[in-house]
Amino acid sequence: MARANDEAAALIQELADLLSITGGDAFKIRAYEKAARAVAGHPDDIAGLDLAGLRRIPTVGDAIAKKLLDYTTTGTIRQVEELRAQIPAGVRALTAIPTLGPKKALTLYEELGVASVDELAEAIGAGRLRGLKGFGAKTEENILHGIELMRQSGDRVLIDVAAELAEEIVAALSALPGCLRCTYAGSLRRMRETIGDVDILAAATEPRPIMEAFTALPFVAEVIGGGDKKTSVRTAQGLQVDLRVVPPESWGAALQYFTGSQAHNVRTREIAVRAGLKLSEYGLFDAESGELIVSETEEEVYARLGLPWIPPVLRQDRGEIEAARRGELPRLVTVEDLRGDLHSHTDLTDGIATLEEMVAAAAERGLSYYAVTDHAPNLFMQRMTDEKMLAQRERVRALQGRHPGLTLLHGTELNIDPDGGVDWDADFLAGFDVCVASIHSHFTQDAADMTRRLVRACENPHVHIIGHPTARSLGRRRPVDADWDEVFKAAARTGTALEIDSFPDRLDLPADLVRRALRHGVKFSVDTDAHSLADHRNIRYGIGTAQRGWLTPDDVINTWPLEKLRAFLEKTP
DNA sequence: GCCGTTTTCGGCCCGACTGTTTTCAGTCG
Repeated sequence: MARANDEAAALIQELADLLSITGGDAFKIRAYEKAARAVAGHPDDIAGLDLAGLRRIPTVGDAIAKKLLDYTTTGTIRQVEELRAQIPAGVRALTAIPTLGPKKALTLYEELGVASVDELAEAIGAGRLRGLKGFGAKTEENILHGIELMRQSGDRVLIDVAAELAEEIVAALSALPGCLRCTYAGSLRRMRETIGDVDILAAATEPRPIMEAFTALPFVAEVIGGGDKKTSVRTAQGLQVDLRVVPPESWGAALQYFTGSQAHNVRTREIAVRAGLKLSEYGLFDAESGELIVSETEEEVYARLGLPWIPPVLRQDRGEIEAARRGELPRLVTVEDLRGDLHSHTDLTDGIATLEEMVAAAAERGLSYYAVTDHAPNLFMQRMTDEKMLAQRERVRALQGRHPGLTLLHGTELNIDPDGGVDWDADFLAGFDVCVASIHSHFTQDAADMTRRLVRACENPHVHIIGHPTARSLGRRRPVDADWDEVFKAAARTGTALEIDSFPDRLDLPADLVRRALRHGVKFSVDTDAHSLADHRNIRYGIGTAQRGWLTPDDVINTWPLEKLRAFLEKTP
């Protein structure tokens, strides 16, 4: 169930967008944008807050609090309705076209009556933009190109696609003689779950050769633009890659700047201004004299702003600045903290590697325990039977000790049926070391039914972990609808862990829900759900999601020593 | 519209690049 917060945040953001089209005060627009983020990230459901409660949300003042109350009582915000009457939704949609912002969108609407992307394409075809002030031939061409791109490609890619491309580019540029440092920054360094464009940062005294080598890389399909400091290209599959080359002495400030997020950078620059400083990608300067203070490392930049270094995964302006000030940044869980993996498959069901191969891959990862959790019989296409499962258990027991230091656990991935039941009876379930239970069907139940279903699964004493809890598939299937706070309460109460599935198209539980669940005292299991040997490498994306949810090692049960984990799996409240 | 260890008023992050300009507005990140 979408929280009132999310819909209210969307309305406030829409208000900001519409005001930017009608030419509203830029600072007012920014205030709305900030408030929208704050509302989305606020732990309490705003549906239950009165005016004073709303007023306590940071960056929400009297005016926005009243608008939020307007929303929670009437379901909408009057000012948004008024602006919608003035500016058709299609005009706002125009600003999604690259190179076309609010000002041009308004001109097109007012001068030509263009109120949708289709109408704009038509108007260009009919030559109606000729002579329009500010719209030359090149602008026309850019808009057509932008519309084309928007139509043919969903604009964001999964994190593994972006990561692999970025690593290839970094390797290629790092090999150049004049390239002193090179890394990726932007949303990829922050480990966002999908990536809109890839940001590469390089340090060199002579930028030209780096830029030229970059545009000559084999996967570059189009050079979008380029100067001495910045070059942008598009890959054959439509992904934009920006390269910034900075002097080596600016490395730290540049890395901080290009990592973002933009909202986080706004905060750090505000802190700088208040301290009589100026922060840019070239360094932290004295505002008066213009004298450079620090720029070589991110740590120095943060330190001079009175902050500890903030991990990129937290840089979202979701409270990390305040936590840093108080010295309360979490010690984030890392891949190295993991002692085990509690969700994996073999070729007994839909995995493509044998039990022995998967176990060897686990040993290679340096794990001290590893659970094999093939699918249970109610996922009928997997043709699981009691006999096959018990025979696998024997094979697992026989493999025990094959890899010194690695303990094997025999488990299963159960199917949560529409009523919250699972595949086997209590006696059979008791034979497993660990049971993951997941939703694999009936994704469209309403929120009340889905909530009951998940709560009942948590209450099953033999269910230890809820696998990929929202069952979303990025770009393909929406998350199931549930009252997540109720589910989190049940998970915490019953000692049921929630999984963070590391598959790049799942990353489920998503980071924002992880953070909400954490507040309820939920424990998590960060797993690969590996179906092949290569899938073991996905663990870093699951860990990235856990980090974006502010998890520490203590919050993640598969960082625990085996004995402590076994006690948790007893599920005795 | 928000906010306060200079402020209840006057500030509010900064720079690169493009295209259409002849000095700058718009867009992007």
